[in-house]
Amino acid sequence: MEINKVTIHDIARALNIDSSTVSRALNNSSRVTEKTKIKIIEKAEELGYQRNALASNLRKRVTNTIGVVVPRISRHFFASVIQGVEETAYLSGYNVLICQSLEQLERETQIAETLVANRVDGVLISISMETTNYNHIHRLNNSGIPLVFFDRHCNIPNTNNVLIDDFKGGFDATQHLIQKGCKHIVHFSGPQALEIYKNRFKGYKAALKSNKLPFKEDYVISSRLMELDGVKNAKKLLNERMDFDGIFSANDVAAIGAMKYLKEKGVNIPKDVAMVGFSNEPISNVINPALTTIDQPGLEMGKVATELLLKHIKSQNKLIEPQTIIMDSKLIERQSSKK
Amino acid sequence: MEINKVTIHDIARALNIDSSTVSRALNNSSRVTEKTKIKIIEKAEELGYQRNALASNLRKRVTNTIGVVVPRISRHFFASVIQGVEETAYLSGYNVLICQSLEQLERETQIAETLVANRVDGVLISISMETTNYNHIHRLNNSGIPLVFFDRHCNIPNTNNVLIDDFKGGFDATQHLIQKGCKHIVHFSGPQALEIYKNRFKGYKAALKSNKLPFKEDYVISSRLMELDGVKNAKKLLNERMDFDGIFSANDVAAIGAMKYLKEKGVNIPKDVAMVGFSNEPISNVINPALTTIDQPGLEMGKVATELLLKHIKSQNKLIEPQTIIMDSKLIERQSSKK
DNA sequence: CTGTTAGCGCGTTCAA
DNA sequence: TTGAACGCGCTAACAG
Repeated sequence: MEINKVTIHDIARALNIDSSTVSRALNNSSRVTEKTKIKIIEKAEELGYQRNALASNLRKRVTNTIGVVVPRISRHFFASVIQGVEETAYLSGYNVLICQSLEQLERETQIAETLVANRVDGVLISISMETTNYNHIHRLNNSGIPLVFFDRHCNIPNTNNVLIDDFKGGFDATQHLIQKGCKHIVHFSGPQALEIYKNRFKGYKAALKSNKLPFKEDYVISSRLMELDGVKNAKKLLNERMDFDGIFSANDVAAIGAMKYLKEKGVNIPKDVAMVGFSNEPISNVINPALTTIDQPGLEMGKVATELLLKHIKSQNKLIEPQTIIMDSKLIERQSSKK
Repeated sequence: MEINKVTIHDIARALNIDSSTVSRALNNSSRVTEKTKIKIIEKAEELGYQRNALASNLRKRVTNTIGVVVPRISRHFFASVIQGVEETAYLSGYNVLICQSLEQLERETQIAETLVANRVDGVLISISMETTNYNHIHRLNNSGIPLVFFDRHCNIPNTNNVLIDDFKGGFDATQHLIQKGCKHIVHFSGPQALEIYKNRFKGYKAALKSNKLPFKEDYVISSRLMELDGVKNAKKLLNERMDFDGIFSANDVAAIGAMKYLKEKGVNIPKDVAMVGFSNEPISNVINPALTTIDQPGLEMGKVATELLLKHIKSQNKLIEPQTIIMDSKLIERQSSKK
């Protein structure tokens, strides 16, 4: 019940050898006899030795840890990404430090600082909605820690990014609605500071244009895209008796809020209104099994981003060109199982 | 773009003072003139100094970090707990290390080892469904790191626990169904290695008994309570044409799976079947807004567990009696908003 | 108020 | 193959 203070020196002393030999043995160095190695390992177990990663990492100047920063871990998309990150990292013997910014710049800045202070070997990040100031990102970069953005990236040159084609997604979503016969499509848009929402918006406009439909400023409702924003948006649409027959939501959560409200008010989706949402929170499929979504492959994205990051970490010295990987995201039209 | 190697010694040299003074200044010690303090902080900024937490923690023998181990971060209940943990920890200046066992004993063991190696100051844990072997828990205990179980605890004496009254929950749930007129209540049960499922099961049996309803072994379906298990369970009920009019599911996710399947097959809840699920994944409320649940206050639980843990951490030396805190969980009967 | 000295626990030279 | 000595970057004890 006493705090463990067993060090390699204690093991060394008990065996009448030097601590450096113990260190080598515990790291399975080939420069130690198999016999003494066994002896050391047994004694370590006996004394209840637990290596001190702090000391080890300090000395090695490497932590074998990568940090991943997401807005919220409870969001299905980000949880899938983390899953992919952990799987890939694990295969390469890396630990993962999970951090959530809760969409707050202040927390994100704080997190960045902590990650640097703890000398993580690399960072994966999807920036918060509040992130318009990039100071903390630059500090991260200047600290020499490899950095990869995924999904939500910064508009900074020479960065590594793993993204989906948001313009295409926005275009496809809108095109889909138009093909379903919609002529008055509302767009739930997000903070324009984020590239992803900007590009989804651009895709929306481009699809309207290519179909010779008019673009109307007041058909775009901007918000932080939380579930309550979706509710508010839908309420606004009904209250102001807007003439709309389709909705393209820039994310799933806002779409969920809107669906709940519309359902409550007796508006059917997709019959009265067609709807497309980005990403694929499983809940959306439940509220309306026929909801069409632009699927973001979170698991894959996590894996790809981690691979890219590890590549940079492992070739620390040689300069590797930063790159942007665009992943495939496809429109999925689910069939309701009810007939 | 070069790796940051600025240390307090560099700052000291640039200012022709000693590194210990720099250390004191950066830690805002009162034993440094305000003037030199400012000078030092400015120089630190100028050189782009980033403190090395590894070295600091090694020296101080404290990391100001607590680890929290959950089965899955994507589960709403655990995400709320983590939220509560972070809020409370943050107020006391502690960092939080989030780890997920994915319900695997092997991963849980690995995580425990990593936490010890990284010398976290304390650990909060909700054990996995596979955890029947407690070796890693004992190692954690022996390392002298304060430990608090929440929700899913171990059957080990002298431990700290923050739980809800599972027996009462199971009892209330069953009682509720009986009051609704159910006479043939099925129970979706979980691994009996976990105390929580054992106790919910006991509550179920006790409620039947106190209402003089017969307990039938084959009305208990045991599984790992994943969503697919719920689907399977529901399928089994229908296929075997079991005579049931109520379901008490030991968790929400299995209830969700069952609800989806039953809905698809045209069985209505709560008219054809009444149902109660533990915990409150928001999705369950969407599939069936009238679903009754035993609400587990995740946020509160996270806060309380963290407070208990911090109390132990802060009074490291004096022995504090281990304690078990039972939190209130109440049955919530939601009203469908549709009339 | 500041400097000196001595480790925290580990890994890595360099000799032997 | 092993040992001796040093230092990773920082903090804490003790002087002054």
